[in-house]
Amino acid sequence: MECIKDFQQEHKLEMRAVRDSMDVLNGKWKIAVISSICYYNKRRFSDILHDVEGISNKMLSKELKELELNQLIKRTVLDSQPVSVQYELTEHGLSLKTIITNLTVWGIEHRKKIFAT
Amino acid sequence: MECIKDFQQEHKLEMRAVRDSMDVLNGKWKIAVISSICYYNKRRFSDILHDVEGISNKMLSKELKELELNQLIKRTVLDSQPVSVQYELTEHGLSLKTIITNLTVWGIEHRKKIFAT
DNA sequence: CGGGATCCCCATTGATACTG
DNA sequence: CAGTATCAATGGGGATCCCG
Repeated sequence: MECIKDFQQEHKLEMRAVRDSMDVLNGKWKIAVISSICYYNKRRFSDILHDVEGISNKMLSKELKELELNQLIKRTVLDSQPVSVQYELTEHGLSLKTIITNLTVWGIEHRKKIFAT
Repeated sequence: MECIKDFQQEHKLEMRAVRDSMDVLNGKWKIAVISSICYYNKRRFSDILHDVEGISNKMLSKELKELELNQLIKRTVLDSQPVSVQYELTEHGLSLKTIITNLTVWGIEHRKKIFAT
């Protein structure tokens, strides 16, 4: 009896953790933006704009701002002419690398499966 | 030169793979729904409805339908009275378990970090 | 170049009620 | 219990222009 309760309690915590993650990673583009920065280590605004197919500059700007607020990325203004801005993952952001990698692997497998059908 | 091209080509493939994954997993609730089924192995409609806080039956129905179309979950009608429907992950859906686990772990860490700030 | 501001539409979602 | 149907609203996000 106690045991069943503990199970359920544990599942609730797990579900909450998943929700916490998704709260940060939600939005149509967030994962893609993080991937771009993650795979290139450092990436400029216009580069990401190009990497993430279909995103508008408004949305990119918004997503980057949110990611910065959540301390997943670091924004650096380079004093070049004209100005360029560089984004990189923070240590906390880097801890998402495993998830990005898993999503990449899974995406490849999924594509195979779809084309096989 | 060739080498740089290869790098970029590889990154493009990785980015596409991430997008492929997110195409399937998008939607406000999909990950949470999968988590519920994943953690309990088998789960009924009303159970998931209860697990995923805030979801409406309409949305749950819709998300489940999409997940079934993408062959991530299997739907089984039990001939009980009244009828109940059971959902479980397919083999392909089970391959998401790693991602769910990582999201759980990351969510826990993230929560710690937020409260520490 | 890297964004901010504005306008505006339609898809996503919620609420509610109904059915087998 | 497991959905469906219908209506309404909101805000996500595209397009465009502008600015430092």
